[in-house]
Amino acid sequence: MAPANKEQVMSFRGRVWIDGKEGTFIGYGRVVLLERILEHGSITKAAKSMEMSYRHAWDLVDSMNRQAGKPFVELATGGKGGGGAMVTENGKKAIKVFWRFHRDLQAFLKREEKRLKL
Amino acid sequence: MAPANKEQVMSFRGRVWIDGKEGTFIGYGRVVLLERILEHGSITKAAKSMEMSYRHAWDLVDSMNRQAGKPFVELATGGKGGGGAMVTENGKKAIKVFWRFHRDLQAFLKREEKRLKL
DNA sequence: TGACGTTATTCCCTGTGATATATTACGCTT
DNA sequence: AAGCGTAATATATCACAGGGAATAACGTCA
Repeated sequence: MAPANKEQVMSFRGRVWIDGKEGTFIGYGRVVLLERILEHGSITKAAKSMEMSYRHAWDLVDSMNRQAGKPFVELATGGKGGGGAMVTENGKKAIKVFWRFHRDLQAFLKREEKRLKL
Repeated sequence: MAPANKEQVMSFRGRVWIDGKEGTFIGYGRVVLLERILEHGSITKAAKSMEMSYRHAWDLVDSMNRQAGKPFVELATGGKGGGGAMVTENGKKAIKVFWRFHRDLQAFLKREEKRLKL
């Protein structure tokens, strides 16, 4: 019979993000939003696809664009289809860097859980 | 002349905590609270010392005690001085484990910032 | 038995962050 | 010139976490 390992229902959790001049610059939600914009071509559709209000989505995009040296998203108002949103090369790079950061964190958490485990 | 390294005002940030059966179990605020209780011997004084409401502090202590196998804090109502709060050995261990976890995260963040830096 | 200081618990109230709603601006297309 | 779908912006509404106040319960000590 196994020694009934106490109650190991504990899990080591964590979050990471990148701060800029105005506070949060790149985080989980923002990167998912960027990917949805990449997929749908508009803030409106991207926001709907992840059950986020348009206003919130627009604020996030605006915040990123203001803090980035070169914008992550190019916005077009009016025109064919009423306008739209396009993720720039710079934005795509940010997505890659963040996911790498995020993946590294998951590995870190696994290691810590093994090492400490209370 | 140095090559004017764009605007490197970005910093890699993160938070860690430990989840239990009911959600958050141990986190930064909770550990600081434990230390203050250790120092002052009562929830009331500990809460005041960190500008936290008694109610909130009590909730946190209760949450930790319910989720821990053996309580982190022993509470006494009535008696000499009206009662008080004592951090148990188990609680002290939790403090140590969390600070280790937290310090490791800081090191992790430094490494990542060097490696990725966007 | 009364006083004391703390834990324990309830109720109300407010600030605030988010959502929802509405309106305007925009520029291509027909 | 009208229509379309989007961006951009302002206003109103809602939800809820958190604080504050108030009260009861508790057990030792004088």
